[in-house]
Amino acid sequence: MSLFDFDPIRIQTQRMPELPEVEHVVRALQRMVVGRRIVASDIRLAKLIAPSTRKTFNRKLKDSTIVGIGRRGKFILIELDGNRVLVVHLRMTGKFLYQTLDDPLPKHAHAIFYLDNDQRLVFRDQRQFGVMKLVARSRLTKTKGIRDLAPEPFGDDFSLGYLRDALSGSRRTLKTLLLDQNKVLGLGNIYAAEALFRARISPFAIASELSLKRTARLHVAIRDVLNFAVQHIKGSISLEDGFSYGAAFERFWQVYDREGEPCVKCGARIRRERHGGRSTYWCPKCQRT
DNA sequence: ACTAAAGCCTGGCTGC
DNA sequence: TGCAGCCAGGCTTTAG
Repeated sequence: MSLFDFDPIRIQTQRMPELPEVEHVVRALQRMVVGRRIVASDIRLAKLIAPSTRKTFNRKLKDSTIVGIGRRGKFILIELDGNRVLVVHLRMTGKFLYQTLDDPLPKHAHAIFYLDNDQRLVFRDQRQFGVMKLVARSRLTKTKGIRDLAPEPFGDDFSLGYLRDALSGSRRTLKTLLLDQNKVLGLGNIYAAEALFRARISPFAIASELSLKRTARLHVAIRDVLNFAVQHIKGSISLEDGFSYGAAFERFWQVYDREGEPCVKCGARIRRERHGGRSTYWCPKCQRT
């Protein structure tokens, strides 16, 4: 059993996908659809592929072969023949399902890719935030949204020196900065909170004021929290639900969604404060500015 | 140039 | 039981 064995019927996430979740979907797609040909597609939600049109999109995808699956940050890259890439962002609630033609279509099925093995890949997205775009491979690094992304967190380019430079000159809080994919790649609201907790740094600390020592701690924490999540996602797969993150996964969160609960390290009550429309969780005792 | 906040969305949950 | 209203948050756009 490899780390990413899963029920082949469904490829979806329950939680908002951050980099570890996207990585999991990518590995699943690699096993399911690479080598398959798209015999037809049915884009049902126009804005999913805007500013392209459904007619154009379906025409371009018809008879395309999927030659590989990649990832850049939280973007899924479905590589097609003809040196083209179907770039997909799941945003909040985007999910892929791999099913037979007899399976019932789920709610919010906004794009359906019929494959040459009588299976179909369904993109569903309850909140309709997800987006898809077809680009030439040579233009991928110039594509808006991808062009300015920070280096991959597990790569050599995401060094301590890089992080130090990324933080310098910014008066934003660390929490805000960690969510900026052009500064630090891969974290969302959950893992940003978890990384700061591991590094014992307040989410309200000002980026440019962080000491080198604490920057180093943050650097390690970011990688640790992402790596930990990747390692533990498998254990959270529920067979009856196919592929979702339930209580077993949430249990690993140390501060996120734990307002009022005792800190796992010091017992102080975890606090929550909303800012910029989203919740920040932290331990007021362990995490200092 | 930089930063903060609004907007996009729908379904689950809470409280009346 | 119904229903209003809050809440979830990745990213883009707008405003300051």
